[in-house]
Amino acid sequence: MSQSIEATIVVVDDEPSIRELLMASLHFSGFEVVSAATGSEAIEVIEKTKPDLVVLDVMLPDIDGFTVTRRIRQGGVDAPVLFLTARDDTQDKVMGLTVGGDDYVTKPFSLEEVVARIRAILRRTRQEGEADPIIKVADLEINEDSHDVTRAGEIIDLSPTEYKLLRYLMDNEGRVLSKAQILDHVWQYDWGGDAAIVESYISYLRKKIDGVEVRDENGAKKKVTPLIQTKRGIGYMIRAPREEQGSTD
Amino acid sequence: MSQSIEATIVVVDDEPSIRELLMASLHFSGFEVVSAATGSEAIEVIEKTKPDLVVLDVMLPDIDGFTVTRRIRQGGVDAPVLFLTARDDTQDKVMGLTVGGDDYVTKPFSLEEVVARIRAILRRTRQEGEADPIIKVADLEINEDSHDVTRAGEIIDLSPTEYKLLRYLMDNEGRVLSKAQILDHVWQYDWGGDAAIVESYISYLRKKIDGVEVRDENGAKKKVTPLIQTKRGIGYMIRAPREEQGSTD
DNA sequence: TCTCATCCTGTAGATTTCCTGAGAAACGTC
DNA sequence: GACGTTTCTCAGGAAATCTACAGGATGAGA
Repeated sequence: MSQSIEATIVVVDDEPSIRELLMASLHFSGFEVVSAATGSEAIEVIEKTKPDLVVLDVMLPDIDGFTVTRRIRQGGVDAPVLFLTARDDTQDKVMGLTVGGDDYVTKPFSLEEVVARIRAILRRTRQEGEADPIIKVADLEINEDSHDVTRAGEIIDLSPTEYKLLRYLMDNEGRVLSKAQILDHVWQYDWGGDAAIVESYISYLRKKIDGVEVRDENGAKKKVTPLIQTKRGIGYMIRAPREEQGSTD
Repeated sequence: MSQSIEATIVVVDDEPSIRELLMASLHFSGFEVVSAATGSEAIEVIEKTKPDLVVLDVMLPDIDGFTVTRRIRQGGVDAPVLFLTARDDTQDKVMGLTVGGDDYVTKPFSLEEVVARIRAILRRTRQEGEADPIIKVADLEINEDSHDVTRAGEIIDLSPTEYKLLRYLMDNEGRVLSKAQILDHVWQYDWGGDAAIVESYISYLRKKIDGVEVRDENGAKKKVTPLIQTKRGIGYMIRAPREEQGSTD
């Protein structure tokens, strides 16, 4: 969200709700988005649009996603593809998807997941110098390539959901996010449970992120300053602590 | 209210009282407002008007709000939507409502809430540039993104209602607001209590906003100048103090 | 100055929201 | 198949917030 990436993406899915969900989310994340509902339409649109990336459902009513990929590659388009697959698709089919810059996510996905994968692919594809996989808030860092998380230098181990939640918060540093927003972005789109789960995961994150102890100059143990804040009745926010202005200005 | 945003909004709700409440309030807030009472009428009006934003009740007599959204998006309108939902279907259907610049408020809402959400959406949607989340009166500032409130640099912690009240006052800087007006805007439209509660909250705000102490050049503690004024028999107003010439206090 | 309406603010109880630990279920790994 | 991890639910308790109410303070007008 923070940095505008300026890339064109073609979204291919026959289910209107999923297509629109992806379009809205990607558009809002700063991408140029075009869509297609069938395989043949996809080929046409992709060859015309020459996108930087294609989000492609493998299960399409007419031509399956792999064939679509083959066709567009023959047509001279070598944009990377992010496949959308059903969870029960056999492993062998999914095998080989991760070669050549392509990747996949399983349905039902979370928007966080999709956007993160897209960013990762583009980062890899675009080579260039400015591909920085590190997101930073104060002394908290996450590396999008290695999925490493460190606080004040200490390595922190997070579960997948904890990681996604943290990344979403950090992507929106200094902005209060409601529990509904967090649910919509971090959890799978078919999630039917209660927003209370967000509270639990915030609690887990706090224990791991804000519960870190470091040693100061004297060797005494000291808790780090909390970064995750609760805005009661509104939501949660992550932010670097304000500069202490002890100066009498 | 202060800054004229000049945007066109379509309001869709089948209940005439709510529709008119919203229309009046939004019109007064400086928006161009058109309305519709049913889903089909909404689609027609929206495609003709091409508004900057749509306020849409999800529960409509003919076509539900989600379908309306899909239809207008297919029709080439990609205006963001502020959904109005009943409090009890927040769990099932709310999923994805906060995606892609969209948002929602639950009925019964307060007008403050609706206007604030609309501003937030427009701020985010209208791309970069002059998106300023800060509202300022003298040395009092509120940040709409982080919900931070500062007076003379000091961070102030406000409850949700206090925050809404302050925002309403600041949005109407230099204008006296009656207790009835405040009640109508800051509290939910079905509020049945006494207007005396406004006095209580004004009192809370004063303690927090106008009770701040700062240190002057000599290091002596000094109260800030009060910003919240009572107009006896009329209402309340917030305003930057006039240029002091020969302060006798 | 007196009176009355209006406003201010403290107290207290009810309500809402949040935090966190414990446990069940699902999942992946060896 | 056994184990550890992860995800999710639930519920108790703590804390913040909301609201009503009432006595005191203040201001306007007679």
